[in-house]
Amino acid sequence: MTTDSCIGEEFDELKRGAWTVEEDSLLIHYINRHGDGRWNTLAKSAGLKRTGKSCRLRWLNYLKPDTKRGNLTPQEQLLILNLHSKWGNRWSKIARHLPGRTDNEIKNYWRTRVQKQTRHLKIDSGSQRFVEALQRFWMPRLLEKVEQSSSSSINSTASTLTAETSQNKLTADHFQTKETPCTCTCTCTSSSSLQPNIWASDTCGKMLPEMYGDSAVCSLQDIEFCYIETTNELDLGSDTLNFQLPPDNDRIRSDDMAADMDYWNMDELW
DNA sequence: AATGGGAACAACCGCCTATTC
DNA sequence: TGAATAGGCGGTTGTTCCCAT
Repeated sequence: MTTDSCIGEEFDELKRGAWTVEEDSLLIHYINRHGDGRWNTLAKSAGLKRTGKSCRLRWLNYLKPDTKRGNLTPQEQLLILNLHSKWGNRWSKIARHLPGRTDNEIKNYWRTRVQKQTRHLKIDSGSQRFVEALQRFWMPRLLEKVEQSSSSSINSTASTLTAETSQNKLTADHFQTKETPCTCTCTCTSSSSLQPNIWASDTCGKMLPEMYGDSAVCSLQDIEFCYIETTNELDLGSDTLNFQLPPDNDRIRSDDMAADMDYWNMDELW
């Protein structure tokens, strides 16, 4: 197949390697005028001596306006671990649930950060032991960071969690249910005319598309914790997120979560 | 100050599927 | 219907930067 492996003399003219500012500018301006897609044609029309594939990758991974730069937040890391435990190396699928993040970025994170730790601990990243380490130690530790970074006041034993949102996120504490599935209710009251979107996931990486919208009820199975974040900024003073957990007597606490923490010595790793 | 090693990330490659003609 | 092409995906490689020695 010669999809984008251009043949003949054109091949010699194709540029590879790092993109220059001028090339970026050409690509951005062309897409702003004509839109993306038809990448091979686009590359030629824009005057870029690159393959269509290269242009597409550059645009999606780096130049696209809503692309987030910088370190992954603890929330994002947590979600990646969740989703990877469910879907494996389905990077693009995982990336679709992290707005602004690319599959490439997530893949790099996994390889450099997560797999580094599996090497350090001398465990196979595909092993049950690794999955257990993720779910029992790394995720709770990340969750702690999430909670520390949020000024929301969470009472994990309350059946209703309410946060005056100084940030646009609300995190419920660890809990496990005696009965599955259980029902959580999430509502968001926004003073702005623009209603926020809400999403949530459980530790198994189950995403809840039915949670999109300003109010939703969802059924979850095997919950250890639930995480809710609005995808747009709320009014810091007046907006409210409410997260209704299952009744307290339907939940069990996972207090023995960190029994073996010393063994893993996670502080050295994250 | 030089340099070697490792981490992080950008970019490429090859394969596969979807779409178009 | 089948060939050609385009696009998407996961794996891999190359480059740059930082830090320890």
